[in-house]
Amino acid sequence: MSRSARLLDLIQILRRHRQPVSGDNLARELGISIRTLYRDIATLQAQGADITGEPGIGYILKPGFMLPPLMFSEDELEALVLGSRWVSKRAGGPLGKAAENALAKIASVLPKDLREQLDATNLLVGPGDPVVAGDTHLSAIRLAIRKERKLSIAYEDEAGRTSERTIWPFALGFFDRARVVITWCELRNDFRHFRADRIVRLDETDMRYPRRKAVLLKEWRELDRAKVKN
Amino acid sequence: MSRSARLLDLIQILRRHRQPVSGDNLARELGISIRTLYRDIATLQAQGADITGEPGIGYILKPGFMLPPLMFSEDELEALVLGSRWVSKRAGGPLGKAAENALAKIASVLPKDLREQLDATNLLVGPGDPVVAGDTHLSAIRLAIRKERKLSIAYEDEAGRTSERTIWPFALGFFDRARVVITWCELRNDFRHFRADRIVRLDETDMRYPRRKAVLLKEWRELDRAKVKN
DNA sequence: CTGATACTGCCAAAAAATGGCAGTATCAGT
DNA sequence: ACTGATACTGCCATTTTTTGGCAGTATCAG
Repeated sequence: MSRSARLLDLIQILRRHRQPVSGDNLARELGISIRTLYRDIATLQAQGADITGEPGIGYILKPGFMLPPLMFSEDELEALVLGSRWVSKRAGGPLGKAAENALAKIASVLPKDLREQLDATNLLVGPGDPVVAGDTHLSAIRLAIRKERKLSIAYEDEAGRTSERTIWPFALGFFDRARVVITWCELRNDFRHFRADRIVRLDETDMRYPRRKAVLLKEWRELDRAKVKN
Repeated sequence: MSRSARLLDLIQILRRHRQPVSGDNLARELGISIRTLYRDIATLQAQGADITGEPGIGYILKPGFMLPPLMFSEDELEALVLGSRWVSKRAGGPLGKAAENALAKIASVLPKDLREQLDATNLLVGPGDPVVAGDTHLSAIRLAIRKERKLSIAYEDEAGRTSERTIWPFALGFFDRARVVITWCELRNDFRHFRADRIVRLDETDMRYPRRKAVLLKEWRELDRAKVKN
C-alpha cells in the first residue's frame, strides 16, 4: 500500500473510533511500526488534519473528512465557488462561515494565479431577504438532525396560534424566503414542517429518536413529493 | 522537492502552456529525466487529470485545477453539498451539471460510509421559479466572461423596447427570479445590466474587449454597490 | 511514584523513485 | 514511402525516501 493511501486509511480509522486510540493500536491496525505511525500523524497534522494526541490517552480526530488529490474542471470550480457564495450569503451563521472557510481552504492550496481566478469567478449571488429572526435556531437544528435527536419547540403558526411540540427533525429546507425544518411531529403523529423563524422557543434534548433520518427522509419524499423537492 | 509537490508543479506548468509541450521540455523544466516524466504523467492521469499526449506533438492539459490532499470539517462538507445542490437546481444547464459532477467526484473518492453521509446531508434546496427561456444563453455568457470577449445582443427591456448592443460581459448575477449579465455597454458607454431571459438574440464574437474583467468588476462595484452586492 | 502514552533523534535496512538505455509506436510533413 | 519528432514501455543499476528499532525525554492521571 502506498504511503498516501495509508494516510487516508489512518484518517478513516481515527474517524471510526470516537474514543481516543493509542498510537500502538493504530500502528497495529495499519501494519506499521509505532515509529512510522508518529511520522504519519505528523504528516497529517501538517496537512491540516485536526488530530490531537495526549500522553497517557491516545489520539482523537475532530469530525471531518479528508480528500485525496483531486482534479476539477473550470466549470466545476465555478460551480463550487458560486454554490459556496450562495450558502455564505443565504444560509448565514456558522454554515455560511463554513462555506467561506471551505473556499478559503481550497484557495490557500492553489497557486497564486488560480487563487486569483477563483476570487475573480465572476458569478455573483443576488441579495435576498434579510435573515429573519429565529434563524438563530438553525445551528441547533442542524446539530439535532446530524445526531438524530428530538427537539422540544414552541411554534407559532401563520394564524398566530402557538403550540408546544416534540419533533424529530430530519431535514432542513432552504427556500428563497424561509428555512423550513422537516420533521416527524409527535403531537400529530405525522410528518410536519415548521418555518425556522416561527419557532419561538427551541430546546435541545438528549433523546435520540427511534428511526434513521435517511429513512424518514425517504418516506417523507414519497408522501410529500409535491411540497419540497430536492 | 517531494514527488507529490512535483506532480502539482507539473500540472501548473502544463496549465501555463496553452500549446502542446514536449515531454523533453517538461522534464527539463522540472529537473527530472524524461523517463520519470512519463511516470509522472501516468500518475496524474490515474488521478483524473485530463492530460493528453500525442506522438510528434506533446502534452496538453484540458483547463482545470488540481487540489492536493485537503481536510474539511463536517460543517464545510455540508456547506459544499448544500451549495452544489443549489447550483444544480437553480443555475441548471452545464453549470448545474458541473455542480453535480463536482459532488460526484468528491463522493467517489470518499470511503463508503462518508459517501452515504454526503448523500444523506439533509439540507435541501426549495423549488424556485422554473428556469425561464433565454437562460439557454447562460453558457455562452459564462464563456464570454471567462474569455473576456464582446457579445452582440438584441435586448428587449421591461417596456418592450428592443435594442441592439455590443456589450462587454464581466459578471453574472444569480437572483431568486432572474439571471442578470453585468456589462459595459458600448451603446451607452457605461455599465448596464441585462436580464438573461430578455436577451432575444446573442452572438458570440472573437473580439476581446480592451479591459480586464476583474478591473471592470471592481469599478462597477464601487459605482453600483447598491444594486447587486456580492 | 508508577503506568501509559506521546514524541524525538539516530541509524541501518527495506522499499520506492529515478535515470539511462534500448526498443516500439504513431503522427505530420515532405 | 520516408524522416523527424515525440509518446510510451520494459529492464535494471543507482539514488533517495521510507521504515523499523532502539534509546531516551516529556506529560498526564491515578
